[in-house]
Amino acid sequence: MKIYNTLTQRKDEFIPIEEGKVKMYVCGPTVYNYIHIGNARPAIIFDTLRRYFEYIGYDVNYVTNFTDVDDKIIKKANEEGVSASEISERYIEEFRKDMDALNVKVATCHPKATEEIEGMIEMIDTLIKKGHAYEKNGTVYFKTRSFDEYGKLSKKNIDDLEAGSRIAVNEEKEDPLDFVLWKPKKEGEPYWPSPWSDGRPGWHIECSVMSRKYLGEQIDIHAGGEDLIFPHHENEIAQSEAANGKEFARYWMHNGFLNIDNKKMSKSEGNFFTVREICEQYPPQVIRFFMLNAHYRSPLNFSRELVEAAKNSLNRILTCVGQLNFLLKNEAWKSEAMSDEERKLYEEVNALQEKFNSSMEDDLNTADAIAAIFEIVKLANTNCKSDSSKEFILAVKDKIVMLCDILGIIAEPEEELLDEEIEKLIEERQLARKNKDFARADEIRNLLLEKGIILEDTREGVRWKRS
RNA sequence: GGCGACAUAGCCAAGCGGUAAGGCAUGGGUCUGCAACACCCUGAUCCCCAGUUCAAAUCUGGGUGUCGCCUCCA
Repeated sequence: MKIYNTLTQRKDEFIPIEEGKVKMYVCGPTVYNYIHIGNARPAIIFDTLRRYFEYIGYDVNYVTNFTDVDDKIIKKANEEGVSASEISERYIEEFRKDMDALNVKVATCHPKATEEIEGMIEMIDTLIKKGHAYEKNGTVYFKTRSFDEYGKLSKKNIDDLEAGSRIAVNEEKEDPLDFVLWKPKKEGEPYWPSPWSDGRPGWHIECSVMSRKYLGEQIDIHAGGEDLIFPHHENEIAQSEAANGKEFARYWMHNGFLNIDNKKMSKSEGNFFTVREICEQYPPQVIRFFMLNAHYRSPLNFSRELVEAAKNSLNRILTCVGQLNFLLKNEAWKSEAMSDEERKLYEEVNALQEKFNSSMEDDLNTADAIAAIFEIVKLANTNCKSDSSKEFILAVKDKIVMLCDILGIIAEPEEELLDEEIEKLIEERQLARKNKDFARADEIRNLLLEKGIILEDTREGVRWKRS
């Protein structure tokens, strides 16, 4: 498995710290609203990575956090006149629903910042004792220049940073580059007691602490959106490595941004979409499929048209699996076992699975991996017929379903039975067609369409699917 | 100003030195009562200009253009 590592700026062979295990941490959302479509990208991408690791036999410990105390949450709480925790709890629930819809597996561990304050205080204390942090009027700052390697992830020169600094000078800081580890409460804000003041932690310290607590001082993969490289991840490295005295994460992975009409999505631009609203218009896994069609590090443009194209594209796979399942309902098989010819075709399928695997192992090239699935679909559409063997059809179908599953795409819906009334209508229509009463046949087809049932007359009989 | 990324058919998108995957859309055909599905056919001098090489979308240099980050935004 090769992974592009932001730290080394090249694809590195993945070597786990502990044989057979992957420890990964993905920066989670700040829960102050429904997540937007851009938030969904890292969730889907790194979930897919996790699924692939599991598929090749790794035991994955996947930790992702909830930032449930933050200025935006407090602001929203004040606007609504409720507590900050009410806001965060509400959107944690909504986040879970969205993740479920997108078929993102539940993290092994999903800690909340507010439940890890103790650990943060402890790490801040360590940093002060080691001379990497200092307290001023209840605020604790990280002494950026005390960490020699500061800038190694974002490739920033510490002196350039200062020169190009556009932030207002803060008199309290010893150096403009120092950042907050702990800040005192303001009126009306939630707070926790600490040796320095009643207050709350800075943003960066959360991830350092939760990562250490649930995964240990050194982890394999730390991931998130590319905008987190600086300052968030840079600061995490500084905190963790200064406190623990060892390399924090071996591989740093960052997904590219999702843009709307080539522009960054933002509420003020009005080009803002939540996952929730897109899911009302399209099956949620269309979003997942759409995102996997591009390489995770490339910027990805989002629009209705593109989602529509992704939907049609995904349908090609779903229709194929639907057809194979339809063929499998056959009771009278000409042959159970694969013929020699089918065996040869199945070898091609296996070769395509290899292609899928090597694409996935090349820095998670999902676009290329999906192409391999389409090649199998093509092979199935061309070769799986009513006189194929049961073994062949089943094997091909299982392969497609399995590869889709690695991508988190559900190709095979739960077996669903139609109610009697609909079954009867379908039978009646068949009779009408036989009697060449096409007017009645079309009438029934339209009637069923209104009920969300699409009929397709194939050579092997009538197939139906949900619209 | 500093750092970084990207530029491949109407659209999306692989490609990592050996003469351009895959998908969507379009057009033609086969199948079909019709429709849908499927299948066959249909499409790229890879942003520009130099250079390296037997060979470049792929490497180097220079342009042009787009985008991201530069203190709490995935």
